[in-house]
Amino acid sequence: MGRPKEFIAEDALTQATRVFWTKGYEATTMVDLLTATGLSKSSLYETFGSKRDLFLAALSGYCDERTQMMRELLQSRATAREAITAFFALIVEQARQEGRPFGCLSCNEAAQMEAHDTEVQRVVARDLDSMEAAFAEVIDRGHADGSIPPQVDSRRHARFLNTLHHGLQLMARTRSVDRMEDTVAVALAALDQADGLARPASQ
Amino acid sequence: MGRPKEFIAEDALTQATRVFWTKGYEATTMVDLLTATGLSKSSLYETFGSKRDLFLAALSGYCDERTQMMRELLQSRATAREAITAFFALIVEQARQEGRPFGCLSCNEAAQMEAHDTEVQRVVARDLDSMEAAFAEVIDRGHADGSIPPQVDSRRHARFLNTLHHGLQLMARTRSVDRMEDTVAVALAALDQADGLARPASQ
DNA sequence: GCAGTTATGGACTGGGCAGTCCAGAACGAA
DNA sequence: TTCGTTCTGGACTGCCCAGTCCATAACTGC
Repeated sequence: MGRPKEFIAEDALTQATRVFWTKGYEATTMVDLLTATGLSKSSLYETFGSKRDLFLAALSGYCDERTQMMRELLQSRATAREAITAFFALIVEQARQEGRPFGCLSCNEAAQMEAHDTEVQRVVARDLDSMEAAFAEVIDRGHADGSIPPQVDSRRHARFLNTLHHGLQLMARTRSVDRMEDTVAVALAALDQADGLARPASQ
Repeated sequence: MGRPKEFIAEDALTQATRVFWTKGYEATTMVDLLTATGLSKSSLYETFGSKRDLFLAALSGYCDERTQMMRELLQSRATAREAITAFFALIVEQARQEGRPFGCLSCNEAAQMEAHDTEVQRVVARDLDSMEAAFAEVIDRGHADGSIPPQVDSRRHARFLNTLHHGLQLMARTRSVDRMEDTVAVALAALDQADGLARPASQ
């Protein structure tokens, strides 16, 4: 069966993901990726195709993992309200971790992806959709378990929380953990307000 | 006095800013900048120094202009509450405009700036600070004119609105204007809630 | 119209980039 | 041990990039 591989593709992908996450797609060079993964050029090209293919694989994998983690976390608490609190606490907590790249790969790339790059846009859009859906589901659960007032519209608030999450990840990128904390405190309070939909908002 | 310049530096900077805004620093080439500004290579290097210097000038100029526009807008309405509404309506409106680059240059660069790039970080941090200050001031004005409940803490809510703004600009980048609208509606409602600070939030 | 000064166009350079390719290494099978 | 297969290291390529440089153009003052 020929010479066996000297690396595990999955591990290499994880390392490559960290590089893209830290530096962004454009600023990342193949040398960066070779160093981080420890692969030889041939192995990397043989396994992943090209820098761009590798990036798309990294981005997709990152999004899938994050979505799954998020769904699990959101279902792991007694009430939906607690689950949402826990989720945002985790986001803040992650921003504090030393070894972890700052911000969120998907959010970062959303900010720098080219207008005509439909492939990256599709992955990012999918990520946006699935996070919004996860937020909407947990809010609905909150309606059922009584932890979130019924007047809180699930779609609207899901979009709100989603946008807020992206803002938080940008703040994480700038290392503004204090700002993140204050933001989360205010945002969570909005979930407990009953009259959020009653007033004729500005649209 | 020698041969006169055939261009206006200010205009060239405006054009260059649009390119960086659209493509991001890394993805922008000198050819892009030469084409957009119409300058010759010598003139561009003579006037702005280097690609990086030009970028820093573009970013600073963008931030200054945006901050000034924001302050003027926030002071142009009868009440602070109306001013904040108008500001976010403008952000959504801008996201709709066809000819305008998507999102916000400062927000985009915040997402892709390198960890060791202290110069860009400083400009972005300054922008973050001045926007937060502007939000805090308008909230204080709202306390005075009665349009914002006194329980709404100005610093906390300023940070909240600032983070939200960054999230909105990311959504603009992904062309999700619907999401922006829903987000703004929810966020503005939070400003009218009196008990936002009374509850022991998650921190 | 001449001298001095400044701006311009474009050829040029060196470096770094993504990606290719092949000789040989490292196995499994018989 | 030998053969077939698969993987690996690294030399190599060609391209595009930011930045330099200089001959010449375009002007002002005298």
